[in-house]
Amino acid sequence: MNNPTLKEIASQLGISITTVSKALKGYADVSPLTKKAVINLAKQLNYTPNSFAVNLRTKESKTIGLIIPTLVHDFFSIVIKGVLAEAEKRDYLVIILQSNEKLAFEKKQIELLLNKRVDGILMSLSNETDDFKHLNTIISHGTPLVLFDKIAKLVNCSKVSINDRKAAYDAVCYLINKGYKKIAHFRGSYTPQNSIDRFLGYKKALEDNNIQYDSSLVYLCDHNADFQDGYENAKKVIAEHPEIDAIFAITDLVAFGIIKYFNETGISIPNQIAVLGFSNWFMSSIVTPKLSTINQPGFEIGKQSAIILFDEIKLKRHNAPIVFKSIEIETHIIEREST
Amino acid sequence: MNNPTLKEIASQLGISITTVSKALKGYADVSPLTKKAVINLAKQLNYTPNSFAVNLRTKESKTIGLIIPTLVHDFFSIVIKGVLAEAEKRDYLVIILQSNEKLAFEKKQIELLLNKRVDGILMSLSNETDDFKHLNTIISHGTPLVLFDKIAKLVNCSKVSINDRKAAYDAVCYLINKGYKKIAHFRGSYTPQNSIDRFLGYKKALEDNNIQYDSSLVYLCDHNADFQDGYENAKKVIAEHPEIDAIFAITDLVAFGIIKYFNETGISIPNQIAVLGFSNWFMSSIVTPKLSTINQPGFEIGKQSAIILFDEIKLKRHNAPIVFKSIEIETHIIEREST
DNA sequence: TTGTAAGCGTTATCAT
DNA sequence: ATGATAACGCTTACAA
Repeated sequence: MNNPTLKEIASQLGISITTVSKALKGYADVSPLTKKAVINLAKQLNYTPNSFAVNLRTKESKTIGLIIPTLVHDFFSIVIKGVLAEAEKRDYLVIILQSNEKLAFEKKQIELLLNKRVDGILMSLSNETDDFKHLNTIISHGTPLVLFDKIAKLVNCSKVSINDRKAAYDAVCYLINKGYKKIAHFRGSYTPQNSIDRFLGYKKALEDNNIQYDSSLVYLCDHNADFQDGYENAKKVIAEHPEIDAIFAITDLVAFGIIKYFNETGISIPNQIAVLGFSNWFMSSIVTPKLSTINQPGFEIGKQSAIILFDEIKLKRHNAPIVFKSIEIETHIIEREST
Repeated sequence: MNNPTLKEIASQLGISITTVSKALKGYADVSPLTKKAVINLAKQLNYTPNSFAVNLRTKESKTIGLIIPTLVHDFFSIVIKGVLAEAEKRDYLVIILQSNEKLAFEKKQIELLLNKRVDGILMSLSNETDDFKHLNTIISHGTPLVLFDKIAKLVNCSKVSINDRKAAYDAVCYLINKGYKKIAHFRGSYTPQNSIDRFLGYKKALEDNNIQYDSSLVYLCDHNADFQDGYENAKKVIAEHPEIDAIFAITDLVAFGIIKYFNETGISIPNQIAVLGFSNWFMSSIVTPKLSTINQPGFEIGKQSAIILFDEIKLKRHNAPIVFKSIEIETHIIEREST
């Protein structure tokens, strides 16, 4: 119920608090005898250091913050897993917050974490985020920050992501090589860098293969690229451009919407129209037809981000200079039945 | 970079720390003039109270811990959303930890949270958990604990769950009413209460409808009830009991495995064999055929659990007696194409 | 080898 | 209305 303190151990043993503290922390200048006594009593009383006091003294919380756009999401939940795995190794705890894809929330969450004085922050930006003052607040506050997945290239901190542009480029080249010629793109909203990059990759691939880029074949997913976006845009594209033979979707979830609509309306995948997703959600191998997609190694992204963050936290503690890193995790195409 | 303190404000204003503290906390015994001066300077310096010091003084962390078996999981990620929503309202932060369905991890995570002196703990037990000493540690430590979803009926604390037994009973009755007679059950492992309860509901429904319970129609999902479990058991049941006309699966994920196998082998759902899931995962309405299932309101479960926990934290702070609650959230059958 | 004392930044009690 | 002082529990120079 009430936690024992160094003071209690000290008084029970008739020695000073200092000696108890030293004994428990394995300092050399404690006689083996007292050391043993202290450790025994501590164990017996079930002593654990009061983290509040330790935090206050050391100015470290052994806690990091993680802000993600949304939790109920295959990719992000796997990222979290990767982060937790690294945190665990270092006895760090992770406070998880959602931005719900809203800039306003994102700002608020940052404030909460900064007030809590977490040792570092890991975050993936919301789709709305188009200015970065709040991120600079973190930086000027001296709190290490690592951006992952949905990053802002202009912000001066470490970043972990995939090369969305290249991944999309390769994906569309792959479609072209398979013989598809009239390829639509269901793109994400205009602010997130990865949405922009995937679009640019798509466009470049067409151009490099001498296919005229046609902006009317690009459909916007403005519901945060969800299932509904895919479904609605599939309906639209069929009405407006029945001649297309493939769709490259910004993410698997959108692709699932497309598949649903095509299955309902009897459009055959991939014979009539091929569908290519992005991210390799768990469900991609289960839907009918199984979705071809690009893997986006969430665990690795979470893991690497955390490793970099913990490195920077350590460097900062030692007042060592920090060199920001920008890491790109490799991706590849997973060919299934939909292309 | 370096955070301003009460001391700094006090010295800049030439008044005492006490007065600054009082002014900032809106105490009545501060003159309006000094109050205004303090607040202005605080704002200007961007003062935020040092949470470490506050924690130490108040013995509260304004943080709760959440331990779940696994993060990459439709149901649990929605639960988290519900918890975060309530925490946010109260300016509480949430530390999330996974047990990975392992008792050993569960114990470790509890220790971490207790050492961190969180104000309360929310948890869903791992499938392995079959003794509850570690839970009693939390309780005897005086930290409020609320169990949700995978609960232990014997542990003396508040609980939030669905009535798994009734839900399963209703589900199987529904199948029987639709004319299915030879109903197999793919059950979860033997320890989790909800796995036991769903099985008991299944059995009771058969008996109440004068259908002989046949233990050979019950298949164990021992991979934590995942996709593979469904797939493998589907294969097995077809080999051993081709005469069945329906399967009641412990969870949608298992049902997806069944559907996959049946789709691959040309077994028609629901004509040849019906499939009923549990939990209403997002994907259930997307797979082909769309899966009939039971909704399991994760958001509500998370929300209610958090509300109860925060209530208990408050009561404890006021040294008021705590009466444990056991709440059951309503469920219902969602009929789609697979039954 | 052991202990004293100051300090981390806040809050609460009690004087003034 | 304001402030001095102690206390929360720990760490760490610095003495002894």
